[in-house]
Amino acid sequence: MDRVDTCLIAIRRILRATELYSRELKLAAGVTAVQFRVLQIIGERDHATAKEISVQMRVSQATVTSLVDKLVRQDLAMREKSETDRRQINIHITAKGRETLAEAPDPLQQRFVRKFAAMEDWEQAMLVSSLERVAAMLDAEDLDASPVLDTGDIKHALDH
Amino acid sequence: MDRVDTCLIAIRRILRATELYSRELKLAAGVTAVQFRVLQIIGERDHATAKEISVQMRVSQATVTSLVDKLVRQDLAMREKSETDRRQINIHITAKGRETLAEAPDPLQQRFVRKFAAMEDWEQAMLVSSLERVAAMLDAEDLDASPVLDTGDIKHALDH
DNA sequence: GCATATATTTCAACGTGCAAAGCATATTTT
DNA sequence: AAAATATGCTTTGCACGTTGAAATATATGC
Repeated sequence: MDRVDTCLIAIRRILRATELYSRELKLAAGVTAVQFRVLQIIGERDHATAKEISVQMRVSQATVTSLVDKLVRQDLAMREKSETDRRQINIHITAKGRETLAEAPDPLQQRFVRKFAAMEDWEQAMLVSSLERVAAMLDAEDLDASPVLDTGDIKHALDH
Repeated sequence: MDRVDTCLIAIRRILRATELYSRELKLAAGVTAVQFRVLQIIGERDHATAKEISVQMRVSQATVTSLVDKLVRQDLAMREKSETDRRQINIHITAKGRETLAEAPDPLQQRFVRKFAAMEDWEQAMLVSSLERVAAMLDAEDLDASPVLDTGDIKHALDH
């Protein structure tokens, strides 16, 4: 019983960490974690459509629109009609957006990645299997991934 | 690298599961996960003040007020002025609230608890330490627990 | 040309969360 | 006891993320 408690509390802490990170980020960089995630996506491949973003983040297109609105309003992103398919609108990052991306304070994932990289091989393996186990335990059965906490930036984090 | 990916994806899945659970719950029970958590708290100890709830859930009192408003509006909770300190307002659960509590569809935690209970001892131990490790890795350093996913109902879940 | 697909945005609504201001009541100081 | 201060709660007003439905524009197939 005590163990279950400990597990659930740990999960709470994980959730809590993502929350706190979002606020921290907003203060420091002017964007929330979710907005930052959009910035990352359009930063990785120098243009993306709303649809693509919505698929990758698993939110509706309407959500993406409002998110992008905010980035545009802060001059971190730009919209531009596609030449090839004029229904589409290519969203890309601005110079200021790249700055924000670069100067963002230690994103949650990077924090994780750094510490993970420092672990022993067997420890890493254990962590992986445990996390997967927990995820499987919580998953109703189905539906995979989620919004904010994402994977895209791992390469950067490890690249230097 | 692959391992980091796997970890982050697992964490995403955990987050996602809590999201999905909240929607499922709302459809089935008419309350969201957060509101349900309030219900659990006032159900455990047959009266609580707004302050207590806010401390336990780590949200502001204002938030608690609005949460309780919703429960009261649905006749799941009641407010009553304290006799001893008339600044205080005791919030307690109604019969209907208890029903909701009892009939809530397999809360996330119970799902977890059932499967956890079925695990081998060593597996449980491993899971505990892994989760704690991850939580520690994500924690900036500081601040402990979080709102929604809580612990209070474990006893019930294990009691039968 | 017309019907249907797709891409996006707009709109209205909800739930969560907070800070600040206000109100009522306790407690402490003087 | 009166005044100052602290505490507990609600109200108000705002920000954010999220969505479904309706509206608009454009593509594509026939």
